[in-house]
Amino acid sequence: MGRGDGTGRVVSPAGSDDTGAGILHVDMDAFYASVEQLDDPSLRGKPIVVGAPESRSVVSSASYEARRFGVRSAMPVGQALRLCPTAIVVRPHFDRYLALSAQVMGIFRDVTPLVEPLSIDEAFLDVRGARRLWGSPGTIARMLRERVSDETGLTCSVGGAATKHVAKMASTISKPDGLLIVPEAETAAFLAPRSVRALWGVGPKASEALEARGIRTVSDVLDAPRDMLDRALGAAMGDRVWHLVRGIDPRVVDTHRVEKSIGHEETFHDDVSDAAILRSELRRLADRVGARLRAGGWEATTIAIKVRFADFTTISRSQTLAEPTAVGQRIGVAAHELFSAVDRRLPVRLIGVRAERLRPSGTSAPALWDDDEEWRRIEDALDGAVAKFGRGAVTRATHIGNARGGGTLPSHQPAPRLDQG
DNA sequence: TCTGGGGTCCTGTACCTA
DNA sequence: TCTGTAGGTACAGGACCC
Repeated sequence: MGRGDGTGRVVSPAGSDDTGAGILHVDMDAFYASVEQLDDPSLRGKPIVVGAPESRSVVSSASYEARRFGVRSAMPVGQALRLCPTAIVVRPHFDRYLALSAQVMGIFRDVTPLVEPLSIDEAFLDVRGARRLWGSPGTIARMLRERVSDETGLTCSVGGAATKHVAKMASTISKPDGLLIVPEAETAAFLAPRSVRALWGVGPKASEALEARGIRTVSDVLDAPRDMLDRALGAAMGDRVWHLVRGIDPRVVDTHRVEKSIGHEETFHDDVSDAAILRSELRRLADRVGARLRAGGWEATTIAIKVRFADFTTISRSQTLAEPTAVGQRIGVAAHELFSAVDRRLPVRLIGVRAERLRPSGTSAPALWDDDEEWRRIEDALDGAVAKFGRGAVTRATHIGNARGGGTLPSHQPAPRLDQG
Protein backbone atom coordinates (compact mmCIF):
# COMPACT_ATOMS: atom_id res chain seq x y z
CA MET A 1 0.00 0.00 0.00
CA GLY A 2 1.27 3.43 -0.83
CA ARG A 3 2.57 5.45 2.08
CA GLY A 4 2.89 8.91 0.57
CA ASP A 5 0.79 11.87 1.46
CA GLY A 6 -0.73 12.16 -1.99
CA THR A 7 1.12 15.26 -3.09
CA GLY A 8 2.82 13.68 -6.11
CA ARG A 9 -0.20 13.04 -8.27
CA VAL A 10 0.54 12.87 -11.98
CA VAL A 11 -1.50 11.61 -14.92
CA SER A 12 0.22 10.87 -18.21
CA PRO A 13 -2.01 12.41 -20.89
CA ALA A 14 -3.75 10.24 -23.47
CA GLY A 15 -1.55 9.73 -26.49
CA SER A 16 1.72 10.25 -24.61
CA ASP A 17 4.60 7.97 -25.53
CA ASP A 18 4.28 4.51 -24.00
CA THR A 19 6.74 2.68 -26.21
CA GLY A 20 8.13 -0.42 -24.53
CA ALA A 21 6.19 0.18 -21.29
CA GLY A 22 4.47 -3.22 -21.32
CA ILE A 23 4.63 -3.93 -17.59
CA LEU A 24 1.93 -2.24 -15.51
CA HIS A 25 1.89 -1.95 -11.75
CA VAL A 26 -1.56 -1.22 -10.34
CA ASP A 27 -1.87 -0.11 -6.74
CA MET A 28 -5.13 0.72 -4.98
CA ASP A 29 -5.06 4.10 -3.22
CA ALA A 30 -5.12 3.93 0.61
CA PHE A 31 -7.00 0.69 0.09
CA TYR A 32 -8.43 -0.16 3.53
CA ALA A 33 -9.23 3.46 4.33
CA SER A 34 -10.86 4.00 0.94
CA VAL A 35 -13.04 0.91 1.39
CA GLU A 36 -14.20 2.21 4.77
CA GLN A 37 -15.06 5.58 3.21
CA LEU A 38 -16.83 3.82 0.36
CA ASP A 39 -18.98 1.79 2.73
CA ASP A 40 -19.69 4.61 5.18
CA PRO A 41 -20.42 7.91 3.39
CA SER A 42 -20.16 9.79 6.68
CA LEU A 43 -16.40 9.07 6.64
CA ARG A 44 -15.78 10.57 3.21
CA GLY A 45 -13.55 13.63 3.11
CA LYS A 46 -12.48 13.03 6.71
CA PRO A 47 -9.16 11.91 8.16
CA ILE A 48 -9.56 8.26 9.06
CA VAL A 49 -7.18 5.68 10.41
CA VAL A 50 -7.80 1.96 10.00
CA GLY A 51 -6.55 0.01 12.99
CA ALA A 52 -7.63 -1.28 16.33
CA PRO A 53 -8.10 1.40 18.96
CA GLU A 54 -6.19 -0.72 21.51
CA SER A 55 -3.05 0.67 23.08
CA ARG A 56 -0.57 -1.40 21.09
CA SER A 57 -2.11 -1.30 17.66
CA VAL A 58 -0.65 0.46 14.65
CA VAL A 59 -2.14 2.12 11.59
CA SER A 60 -2.96 -0.36 8.84
CA SER A 61 -4.07 2.34 6.44
CA ALA A 62 -4.76 6.07 6.61
CA SER A 63 -6.93 8.17 4.33
CA TYR A 64 -5.16 10.91 2.38
CA GLU A 65 -6.90 13.45 4.60
CA ALA A 66 -5.03 11.91 7.57
CA ARG A 67 -1.75 11.56 5.66
CA ARG A 68 -1.65 15.31 5.22
CA PHE A 69 -1.06 15.48 8.99
CA GLY A 70 1.90 13.13 8.71
CA VAL A 71 0.00 9.97 9.60
CA ARG A 72 1.54 6.89 7.98
CA SER A 73 0.96 3.14 7.86
CA ALA A 74 2.73 1.16 10.61
CA MET A 75 2.64 4.15 12.95
CA PRO A 76 1.22 3.51 16.44
CA VAL A 77 -2.41 4.60 16.56
CA GLY A 78 -1.69 6.79 19.57
CA GLN A 79 0.99 8.67 17.67
CA ALA A 80 -1.36 9.07 14.69
CA LEU A 81 -3.99 10.61 16.96
CA ARG A 82 -1.47 13.06 18.39
CA LEU A 83 -0.56 14.16 14.86
CA CYS A 84 -4.17 14.31 13.77
CA PRO A 85 -6.50 14.60 16.79
CA THR A 86 -9.60 14.73 14.60
CA ALA A 87 -8.81 11.39 12.93
CA ILE A 88 -11.51 8.75 13.23
CA VAL A 89 -10.20 5.29 14.15
CA VAL A 90 -12.03 2.54 12.25
CA ARG A 91 -11.62 -1.17 12.94
CA PRO A 92 -10.56 -3.14 9.85
CA HIS A 93 -13.02 -5.33 7.93
CA PHE A 94 -10.72 -7.84 6.24
CA ASP A 95 -13.45 -9.92 4.64
CA ARG A 96 -14.68 -6.86 2.82
CA TYR A 97 -11.15 -5.97 1.68
CA LEU A 98 -10.62 -9.50 0.39
CA ALA A 99 -13.89 -9.42 -1.56
CA LEU A 100 -13.04 -6.12 -3.23
CA SER A 101 -9.49 -7.31 -3.89
CA ALA A 102 -10.88 -10.36 -5.68
CA GLN A 103 -13.15 -8.13 -7.76
CA VAL A 104 -10.25 -5.87 -8.77
CA MET A 105 -7.97 -8.81 -9.61
CA GLY A 106 -10.83 -10.15 -11.75
CA ILE A 107 -10.83 -6.91 -13.74
CA PHE A 108 -7.09 -7.28 -14.29
CA ARG A 109 -7.52 -10.86 -15.51
CA ASP A 110 -10.18 -9.74 -17.97
CA VAL A 111 -7.40 -7.79 -19.67
CA THR A 112 -4.52 -10.26 -19.48
CA PRO A 113 -3.91 -13.66 -17.90
CA LEU A 114 -0.45 -12.45 -16.96
CA VAL A 115 -1.33 -11.02 -13.56
CA GLU A 116 0.92 -11.31 -10.52
CA PRO A 117 -0.86 -10.22 -7.34
CA LEU A 118 1.75 -8.71 -5.05
CA SER A 119 -0.47 -8.13 -2.06
CA ILE A 120 -4.15 -7.61 -1.33
CA ASP A 121 -4.19 -4.26 -3.14
CA GLU A 122 -1.58 -4.33 -5.88
CA ALA A 123 -0.52 -6.39 -8.86
CA PHE A 124 1.81 -6.48 -11.82
CA LEU A 125 0.31 -7.01 -15.27
CA ASP A 126 2.22 -7.95 -18.40
CA VAL A 127 0.19 -6.37 -21.22
CA ARG A 128 2.74 -6.75 -24.01
CA GLY A 129 0.61 -9.41 -25.66
CA ALA A 130 -2.68 -7.51 -25.27
CA ARG A 131 -1.96 -4.69 -27.71
CA ARG A 132 -4.08 -6.02 -30.59
CA LEU A 133 -7.02 -6.71 -28.31
CA TRP A 134 -7.00 -3.63 -26.10
CA GLY A 135 -4.44 -1.16 -27.46
CA SER A 136 -1.16 0.23 -26.20
CA PRO A 137 -0.06 -0.01 -22.52
CA GLY A 138 -1.20 3.57 -21.88
CA THR A 139 -4.63 2.87 -23.34
CA ILE A 140 -4.93 -0.31 -21.25
CA ALA A 141 -3.84 1.52 -18.10
CA ARG A 142 -6.50 4.20 -18.59
CA MET A 143 -9.14 1.52 -19.26
CA LEU A 144 -8.16 -0.35 -16.09
CA ARG A 145 -8.42 2.78 -13.97
CA GLU A 146 -11.81 3.56 -15.42
CA ARG A 147 -13.14 0.04 -14.91
CA VAL A 148 -11.87 -0.17 -11.31
CA SER A 149 -13.52 3.15 -10.54
CA ASP A 150 -16.82 2.33 -12.28
CA GLU A 151 -17.15 -1.19 -10.93
CA THR A 152 -15.90 -0.76 -7.36
CA GLY A 153 -16.09 2.96 -6.61
CA LEU A 154 -12.40 2.89 -5.63
CA THR A 155 -9.43 4.64 -7.22
CA CYS A 156 -6.11 3.14 -8.15
CA SER A 157 -2.80 4.36 -9.44
CA VAL A 158 -0.96 2.78 -12.33
CA GLY A 159 2.69 2.82 -13.32
CA GLY A 160 3.83 1.56 -16.68
CA ALA A 161 7.39 0.77 -17.71
CA ALA A 162 9.65 -1.77 -19.35
CA THR A 163 10.45 -3.45 -16.03
CA LYS A 164 8.62 -4.32 -12.84
CA HIS A 165 10.88 -2.16 -10.74
CA VAL A 166 10.36 1.02 -12.76
CA ALA A 167 6.61 0.35 -13.10
CA LYS A 168 6.38 0.05 -9.34
CA MET A 169 8.28 3.30 -8.82
CA ALA A 170 6.07 5.04 -11.38
CA SER A 171 2.83 4.02 -9.69
CA THR A 172 4.16 5.18 -6.31
CA ILE A 173 5.08 8.58 -7.70
CA SER A 174 1.73 8.98 -9.46
CA LYS A 175 -0.38 8.44 -6.34
CA PRO A 176 -3.17 9.01 -5.60
CA ASP A 177 -5.53 8.30 -8.48
CA GLY A 178 -2.68 8.77 -10.95
CA LEU A 179 -1.09 7.26 -14.01
CA LEU A 180 2.55 7.52 -15.00
CA ILE A 181 3.97 5.80 -18.04
CA VAL A 182 7.75 5.71 -18.45
CA PRO A 183 8.69 4.87 -22.04
CA GLU A 184 11.58 2.42 -22.20
CA ALA A 185 13.89 5.00 -23.79
CA GLU A 186 13.31 7.41 -20.91
CA THR A 187 14.06 4.92 -18.13
CA ALA A 188 17.50 6.33 -17.31
CA ALA A 189 16.25 9.93 -17.23
CA PHE A 190 13.34 8.89 -15.01
CA LEU A 191 15.59 7.09 -12.52
CA ALA A 192 18.57 9.45 -12.31
CA PRO A 193 17.17 12.16 -10.00
CA ARG A 194 15.34 9.77 -7.64
CA SER A 195 16.44 9.32 -4.06
CA VAL A 196 18.04 5.95 -3.29
CA ARG A 197 15.24 5.45 -0.78
CA ALA A 198 12.78 5.43 -3.68
CA LEU A 199 14.34 2.21 -5.00
CA TRP A 200 12.18 -0.80 -4.27
CA GLY A 201 14.00 -2.86 -1.64
CA VAL A 202 16.11 -0.02 -0.27
CA GLY A 203 14.81 0.71 3.20
CA PRO A 204 16.01 2.93 6.05
CA LYS A 205 19.13 0.85 6.85
CA ALA A 206 20.34 0.50 3.28
CA SER A 207 19.73 4.14 2.43
CA GLU A 208 21.54 5.15 5.62
CA ALA A 209 24.52 3.00 4.61
CA LEU A 210 24.57 4.62 1.18
CA GLU A 211 24.10 8.16 2.45
CA ALA A 212 26.97 7.66 4.88
CA ARG A 213 29.13 7.29 1.77
CA GLY A 214 27.68 10.37 0.13
CA ILE A 215 25.35 8.40 -2.13
CA ARG A 216 21.92 10.03 -2.08
CA THR A 217 20.44 9.69 -5.54
CA VAL A 218 20.31 7.09 -8.28
CA SER A 219 22.71 9.31 -10.19
CA ASP A 220 25.19 9.06 -7.28
CA VAL A 221 24.86 5.26 -7.34
CA LEU A 222 25.69 5.25 -11.05
CA ASP A 223 28.92 7.11 -10.29
CA ALA A 224 29.86 4.90 -7.33
CA PRO A 225 32.39 2.07 -7.72
CA ARG A 226 30.83 -1.34 -7.68
CA ASP A 227 32.89 -2.56 -4.71
CA MET A 228 31.67 0.41 -2.64
CA LEU A 229 28.08 -0.73 -3.18
CA ASP A 230 29.01 -4.26 -2.16
CA ARG A 231 30.71 -3.02 1.01
CA ALA A 232 27.78 -0.77 1.90
CA LEU A 233 24.98 -3.21 1.18
CA GLY A 234 26.44 -6.70 1.03
CA ALA A 235 27.13 -8.62 -2.17
CA ALA A 236 23.57 -9.63 -3.07
CA MET A 237 21.96 -6.29 -2.34
CA GLY A 238 24.85 -4.39 -3.93
CA ASP A 239 24.46 -6.41 -7.08
CA ARG A 240 20.71 -5.85 -7.17
CA VAL A 241 20.96 -2.11 -6.68
CA TRP A 242 23.75 -1.86 -9.26
CA HIS A 243 21.41 -3.42 -11.83
CA LEU A 244 18.23 -1.59 -10.76
CA VAL A 245 19.72 1.89 -11.12
CA ARG A 246 20.66 0.96 -14.68
CA GLY A 247 17.10 -0.02 -15.42
CA ILE A 248 18.05 -3.69 -15.50
CA ASP A 249 15.44 -5.93 -13.87
CA PRO A 250 15.01 -9.32 -15.49
CA ARG A 251 12.16 -10.41 -13.20
CA VAL A 252 9.13 -11.45 -15.20
CA VAL A 253 5.48 -11.18 -14.19
CA ASP A 254 5.08 -14.45 -12.32
CA THR A 255 1.53 -15.79 -12.24
CA HIS A 256 2.41 -18.90 -10.22
CA ARG A 257 3.92 -17.61 -7.05
CA VAL A 258 3.53 -20.08 -4.21
CA GLU A 259 3.63 -19.55 -0.48
CA LYS A 260 6.92 -20.39 1.20
CA SER A 261 5.77 -20.12 4.78
CA ILE A 262 2.59 -19.73 6.78
CA GLY A 263 2.54 -18.24 10.23
CA HIS A 264 0.59 -16.46 12.90
CA GLU A 265 1.76 -14.20 15.67
CA GLU A 266 0.10 -12.18 18.34
CA THR A 267 1.09 -9.26 20.50
CA PHE A 268 -0.36 -9.38 23.99
CA HIS A 269 -2.25 -6.42 25.33
CA ASP A 270 0.00 -6.65 28.41
CA ASP A 271 3.32 -8.49 28.59
CA VAL A 272 2.96 -12.07 29.83
CA SER A 273 5.24 -14.02 32.15
CA ASP A 274 2.92 -16.94 32.91
CA ALA A 275 4.25 -19.99 31.05
CA ALA A 276 0.81 -21.63 31.02
CA ILE A 277 -0.68 -18.67 29.18
CA LEU A 278 2.21 -18.60 26.72
CA ARG A 279 1.92 -22.31 26.03
CA SER A 280 -1.81 -22.02 25.57
CA GLU A 281 -1.27 -19.22 23.09
CA LEU A 282 1.35 -21.25 21.22
CA ARG A 283 -1.11 -24.06 20.94
CA ARG A 284 -3.84 -21.79 19.61
CA LEU A 285 -1.47 -20.31 17.03
CA ALA A 286 -0.25 -23.79 16.04
CA ASP A 287 -3.83 -24.89 15.44
CA ARG A 288 -4.44 -21.88 13.22
CA VAL A 289 -1.25 -22.57 11.25
CA GLY A 290 -2.24 -26.20 10.85
CA ALA A 291 -5.71 -25.25 9.63
CA ARG A 292 -4.23 -22.94 7.02
CA LEU A 293 -1.73 -25.56 5.89
CA ARG A 294 -4.53 -28.07 5.36
CA ALA A 295 -6.72 -25.54 3.62
CA GLY A 296 -3.88 -24.83 1.20
CA GLY A 297 -2.93 -28.48 0.75
CA TRP A 298 0.50 -28.05 2.35
CA GLU A 299 2.68 -29.80 4.87
CA ALA A 300 5.51 -28.10 6.71
CA THR A 301 8.99 -29.52 7.14
CA THR A 302 10.21 -26.87 9.57
CA ILE A 303 8.46 -25.24 12.50
CA ALA A 304 9.68 -21.94 13.89
CA ILE A 305 8.63 -19.85 16.83
CA LYS A 306 9.22 -16.18 17.44
CA VAL A 307 9.31 -14.57 20.87
CA ARG A 308 9.51 -10.84 21.43
CA PHE A 309 10.31 -9.75 24.96
CA ALA A 310 9.19 -6.69 26.88
CA ASP A 311 12.32 -4.80 25.80
CA PHE A 312 11.46 -5.58 22.16
CA THR A 313 14.38 -7.93 21.65
CA THR A 314 13.17 -10.69 19.38
CA ILE A 315 14.43 -14.22 19.05
CA SER A 316 13.44 -17.06 16.76
CA ARG A 317 13.99 -20.77 17.11
CA SER A 318 13.28 -23.38 14.49
CA GLN A 319 13.32 -27.12 14.20
CA THR A 320 13.18 -29.47 11.24
CA LEU A 321 10.69 -32.28 11.68
CA ALA A 322 11.41 -35.89 10.89
CA GLU A 323 8.04 -36.06 9.15
CA PRO A 324 6.36 -33.08 7.46
CA THR A 325 3.01 -32.29 9.00
CA ALA A 326 -0.11 -30.16 8.72
CA VAL A 327 -1.52 -31.28 12.05
CA GLY A 328 -1.97 -28.45 14.49
CA GLN A 329 -1.10 -30.59 17.45
CA ARG A 330 2.21 -31.76 16.01
CA ILE A 331 3.08 -28.20 15.12
CA GLY A 332 2.15 -27.24 18.65
CA VAL A 333 4.35 -29.95 20.17
CA ALA A 334 7.31 -28.73 18.12
CA ALA A 335 6.54 -25.14 19.14
CA HIS A 336 6.37 -26.15 22.80
CA GLU A 337 9.70 -27.96 22.55
CA LEU A 338 11.32 -24.91 21.02
CA PHE A 339 9.70 -22.66 23.60
CA SER A 340 10.95 -24.88 26.46
CA ALA A 341 14.52 -24.19 25.36
CA VAL A 342 14.08 -20.41 25.34
CA ASP A 343 15.64 -18.50 28.21
CA ARG A 344 12.81 -16.26 29.41
CA ARG A 345 14.32 -13.59 31.60
CA LEU A 346 11.75 -10.96 30.65
CA PRO A 347 8.00 -10.97 30.18
CA VAL A 348 6.85 -11.78 26.66
CA ARG A 349 5.27 -9.16 24.45
CA LEU A 350 4.64 -11.21 21.31
CA ILE A 351 4.61 -14.86 20.42
CA GLY A 352 4.36 -16.48 17.00
CA VAL A 353 4.39 -19.81 15.20
CA ARG A 354 5.43 -20.29 11.61
CA ALA A 355 5.47 -23.28 9.29
CA GLU A 356 8.33 -23.23 6.79
CA ARG A 357 9.71 -25.28 3.93
CA LEU A 358 6.25 -26.19 2.69
CA ARG A 359 5.53 -29.05 0.34
CA PRO A 360 2.26 -30.29 -1.12
CA SER A 361 0.58 -32.66 1.28
CA GLY A 362 0.45 -36.28 0.22
CA THR A 363 -2.42 -37.13 2.47
CA SER A 364 -5.31 -35.26 3.84
CA ALA A 365 -4.69 -34.47 7.48
CA PRO A 366 -7.49 -34.80 9.98
CA ALA A 367 -9.61 -31.87 10.88
CA LEU A 368 -8.30 -29.90 13.79
CA TRP A 369 -7.14 -32.44 16.32
CA ASP A 370 -8.10 -30.60 19.40
CA ASP A 371 -7.74 -33.02 22.24
CA ASP A 372 -7.39 -31.08 25.47
CA GLU A 373 -6.54 -34.15 27.52
CA GLU A 374 -3.74 -35.14 25.14
CA TRP A 375 -2.36 -31.61 25.17
CA ARG A 376 -2.33 -31.48 28.92
CA ARG A 377 -0.43 -34.77 29.07
CA ILE A 378 2.16 -33.46 26.63
CA GLU A 379 2.57 -30.18 28.43
CA ASP A 380 2.81 -31.85 31.84
CA ALA A 381 5.36 -34.34 30.55
CA LEU A 382 7.47 -31.61 28.99
CA ASP A 383 7.32 -29.44 32.08
CA GLY A 384 8.17 -32.39 34.28
CA ALA A 385 11.08 -33.37 32.12
CA VAL A 386 12.40 -29.82 32.05
CA ALA A 387 12.20 -29.67 35.83
CA LYS A 388 14.00 -33.00 36.16
CA PHE A 389 16.63 -32.88 33.41
CA GLY A 390 16.89 -29.22 32.37
CA ARG A 391 15.88 -27.54 29.14
CA GLY A 392 18.93 -28.62 27.14
CA ALA A 393 18.41 -32.30 27.89
CA VAL A 394 14.73 -32.13 27.00
CA THR A 395 15.43 -30.39 23.72
CA ARG A 396 18.06 -32.97 22.81
CA ALA A 397 15.79 -35.83 23.81
CA THR A 398 12.86 -34.58 21.81
CA HIS A 399 15.06 -33.99 18.77
CA ILE A 400 16.28 -37.55 18.98
CA GLY A 401 12.68 -38.63 19.23
CA ASN A 402 11.81 -36.72 16.09
CA ALA A 403 14.78 -38.13 14.23
CA ARG A 404 13.51 -41.61 15.03
CA GLY A 405 10.16 -40.72 13.60
CA GLY A 406 8.28 -40.84 16.84
CA GLY A 407 8.04 -38.86 20.01
CA THR A 408 10.04 -40.33 22.85
CA LEU A 409 8.98 -37.57 25.18
CA PRO A 410 6.17 -37.74 25.81
CA SER A 411 4.79 -40.80 24.10
CA HIS A 412 1.62 -39.97 22.31
CA GLN A 413 -0.52 -41.53 19.69
CA PRO A 414 0.18 -40.56 16.13
CA ALA A 415 -2.54 -38.39 14.70
CA PRO A 416 -4.95 -40.37 12.57
CA ARG A 417 -4.35 -39.86 8.86
CA LEU A 418 -7.16 -40.05 6.38
CA ASP A 419 -6.78 -40.98 2.75
CA GLN A 420 -7.39 -38.17 0.38
CA GLY A 421 -10.72 -38.64 -1.28
C1' DT B 1 7.07 7.77 21.83
C1' DC B 2 7.10 3.14 21.66
C1' DT B 3 6.78 0.24 17.90
C1' DG B 4 0.89 -5.12 14.21
C1' DG B 5 0.73 -8.99 11.40
C1' DG B 6 1.64 -11.31 7.28
C1' DG B 7 5.28 -12.44 4.53
C1' DT B 8 10.26 -12.82 1.53
C1' DC B 9 15.03 -12.69 1.13
C1' DC B 10 19.79 -12.39 2.61
C1' DT B 11 23.79 -13.05 5.70
C1' DG B 12 26.64 -15.10 9.13
C1' DT B 13 27.70 -19.02 11.80
C1' DA B 14 27.90 -23.77 13.10
C1' DC B 15 28.06 -28.27 11.94
C1' DC B 16 28.49 -32.31 9.04
C1' DT B 17 30.46 -34.83 5.31
C1' DA B 18 33.21 -35.96 1.34
C1' DT C 1 44.38 -41.90 10.69
C1' DC C 2 44.92 -37.07 10.77
C1' DT C 3 44.40 -32.52 8.77
C1' DG C 4 42.71 -29.04 5.77
C1' DT C 5 39.19 -27.62 2.75
C1' DA C 6 35.04 -27.03 0.24
C1' DG C 7 30.22 -27.54 -0.15
C1' DG C 8 25.69 -28.36 1.73
C1' DT C 9 22.35 -27.73 5.27
C1' DA C 10 20.27 -25.95 9.43
C1' DC C 11 19.53 -22.27 12.19
C1' DA C 12 19.25 -17.36 13.97
C1' DG C 13 18.77 -12.71 13.10
C1' DG C 14 17.78 -8.71 10.50
C1' DA C 15 16.09 -5.73 6.65
C1' DC C 16 12.48 -4.94 3.88
C1' DC C 17 7.76 -4.95 1.86
C1' DC C 18 2.56 -4.09 2.20
